[in-house]
Amino acid sequence: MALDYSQERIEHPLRVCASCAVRNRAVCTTLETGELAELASITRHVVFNPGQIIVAEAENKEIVGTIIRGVVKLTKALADGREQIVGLLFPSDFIGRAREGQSQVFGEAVTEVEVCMFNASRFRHLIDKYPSLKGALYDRALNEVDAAREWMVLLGRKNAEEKIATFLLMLAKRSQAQRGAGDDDEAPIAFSLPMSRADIADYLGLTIETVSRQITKFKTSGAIRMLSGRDILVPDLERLEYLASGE
Amino acid sequence: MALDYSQERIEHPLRVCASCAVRNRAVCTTLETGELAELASITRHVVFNPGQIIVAEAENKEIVGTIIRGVVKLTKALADGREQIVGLLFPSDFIGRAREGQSQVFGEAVTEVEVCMFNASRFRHLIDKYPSLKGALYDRALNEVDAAREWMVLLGRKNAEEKIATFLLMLAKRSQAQRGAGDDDEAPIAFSLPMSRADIADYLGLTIETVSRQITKFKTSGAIRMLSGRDILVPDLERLEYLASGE
DNA sequence: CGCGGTGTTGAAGGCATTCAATTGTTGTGG
DNA sequence: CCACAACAATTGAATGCCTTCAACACCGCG
Repeated sequence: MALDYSQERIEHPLRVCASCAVRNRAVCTTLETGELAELASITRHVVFNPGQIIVAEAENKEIVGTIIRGVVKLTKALADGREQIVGLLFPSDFIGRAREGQSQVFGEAVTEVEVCMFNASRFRHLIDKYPSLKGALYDRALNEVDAAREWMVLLGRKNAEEKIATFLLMLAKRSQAQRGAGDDDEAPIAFSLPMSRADIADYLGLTIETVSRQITKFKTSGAIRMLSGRDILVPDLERLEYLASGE
Repeated sequence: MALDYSQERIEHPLRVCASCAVRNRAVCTTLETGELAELASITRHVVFNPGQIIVAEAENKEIVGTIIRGVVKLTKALADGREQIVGLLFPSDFIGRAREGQSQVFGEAVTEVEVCMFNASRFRHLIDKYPSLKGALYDRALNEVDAAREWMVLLGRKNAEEKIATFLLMLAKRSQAQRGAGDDDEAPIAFSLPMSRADIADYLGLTIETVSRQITKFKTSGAIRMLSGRDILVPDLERLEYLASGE
């Protein structure tokens, strides 16, 4: 939970954009070549280890950038320690607050995470300079609102079985979307859980034990197959969709 | 639940801005006089009755505007009818999607609601024309993200007592914020519930009965006093804050 | 006065939690 | 390479909170 940057590794950003894995999905997609160079000049790549705090606005640890690799969890906590994950960030997602203001959300690396980090104040200048950039950020904010509201339905109205099914479905679809053109669309979907049972519980508003029990239930019912503790195989996506909302 | 506009009442918008109750709080606050006139020219005021659907993007009932008066609930539903309120809109709040795109959220008038409605496509032109307008909308979107995440903590991690206390606290603070300069700051806070028990339940991820029971508990414990079924008096705000998160 | 809608209250049951113990996994040093 | 510690995950049993089902009270209104 240390807030220092001791573990960061800095790399050269300038020539990286061309070969960037998320170049055509991140906010910088909207920028022209010249504009991109301008952004690249205020950029540096940083790698965080699992468990490291990336964003903690209340503690002045303010970061603005794009996730290149890994998974970040956004959490909010109550005074007595109860925690709720309010969002997950994946590669190409924007992290940080583009406009100033506190929000009491913590961002913590779940896996090893690589961030293409922008200088915050200069980035805010660029937002005002390039309307398309502001538009891209605005679109992302609207998508975040949608995602948050979708999750509110899950938290408020779904039972444990539906919650787990919805969570697995989300990961399965994400994995499916990343398939190449040559891959077999009919093949069972495989992916690995990016997080621990504790994190899943905090994401779904459940306890660790309930998460474990429900996963076991899916395993024995054949809805999923587990290759290891973290690697999951979904033989029938529709069956999972069926379980995810109401059956 | 009818989707027609039969009940709307149209008024003159052009001269209304100057005396508008939310003029200095709505998105249009950022606009200069000339720009405001341009916005006013694509504006008309519409009044909705309780229960009327205001926004249903999936059914092409797309509205963009500012709430002038009343309360709107934003809901999402599961296939089997379970419902979750994912947001409440109050006067000065922006309603609708400034940028195109579906989102399967319904907006329904809870009380009688007056909306300062903009022509959607023309409004989108104005957004591109005036960066400050886009910025104001962006800020609002970020605030919505914050509010949604705050509510995710409530839905996922708070128990019934804390949920009700948090809800009442929100209304109490809203009421307190609207006090004039001459009002007594020490006086107990009074407000009336804008919605039914069923709506409160859908907002908090509870059932009607649990809502009723918890309110009764607060009533008998003295945390609140009820003047009628809808009118509430909070003698001690701190006590409510105490109940709202963890006691 | 009766009716429909809304809200309250009671009793019983179920689902998720809590508490507790065991098993499995991972990484590290002997 | 194995033993061991530390952590993560599973499984069991009991409790409790919220829900469900049901009946009744309240209230505005024709």
